[in-house]
Amino acid sequence: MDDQNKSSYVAKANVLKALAHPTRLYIVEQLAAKECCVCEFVKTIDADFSTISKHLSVLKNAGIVQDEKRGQNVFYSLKVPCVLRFMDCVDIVIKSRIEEQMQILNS
Amino acid sequence: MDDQNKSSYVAKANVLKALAHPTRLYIVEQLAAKECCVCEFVKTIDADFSTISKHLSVLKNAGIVQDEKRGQNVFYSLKVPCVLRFMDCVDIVIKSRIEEQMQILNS
DNA sequence: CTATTATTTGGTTAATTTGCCAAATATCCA
DNA sequence: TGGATATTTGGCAAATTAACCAAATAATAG
Repeated sequence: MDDQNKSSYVAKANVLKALAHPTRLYIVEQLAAKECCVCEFVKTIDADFSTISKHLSVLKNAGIVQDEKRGQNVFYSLKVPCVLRFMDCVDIVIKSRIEEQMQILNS
Repeated sequence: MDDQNKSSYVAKANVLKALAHPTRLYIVEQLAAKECCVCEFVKTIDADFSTISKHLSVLKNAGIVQDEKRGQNVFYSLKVPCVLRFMDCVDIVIKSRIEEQMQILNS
């Protein structure tokens, strides 16, 4: 594998890494429905507001969300909606794992 | 967010975390084409074979790949092909990021 | 202008992940 | 059996990530 190839895998992994956190997944799912301001996440997520802000900035740096300041608030929205397709597949992975465990129990 | 919801996000994040590594992405892409034995990855990936084995076990524990021992070799194959759909979207994210940078340069 | 609210940034510590080495296991061949 | 090859496992050090607190910044209201 040459260097160019390698750095392309690093770039791809970084996008996935940005999504690979429970809080950030929650944020993305909320944004799938509608744009939200940080203040809304501060209400619904049980973590320090600085922590939430940092999660948002991880998603922004990865290019997954975008932000816009309006008045005192910063609104985030989904920039690349295709990330939602991930979720379906993740569900399939988890479901297949559960089915497997059921089979083990029943055998 | 209740506990059940929270642990569902943790489970989903774990699947994504398993994919969120350059070497593991490479492995998954190779497996998309055909099953491979560990020995093949040992040849093409520049890392200790124990490291490669551990990456494979991360993917296996996440339920993304499955393994089968045949003779001296262990063959891995993709268990949940839908993960390949991730790649397309990851490419879109990266492409959109690059286009944005171009716009900044041209403005 | 000052106080208040919303958000980001810097810094520190704790937890997690990664990668290598060495050792253990398993299979095959002579 | 004994040695070679393939793979996994355990353990440790280095690197990365996450969470919190405190402080900085920005916008608005009084």
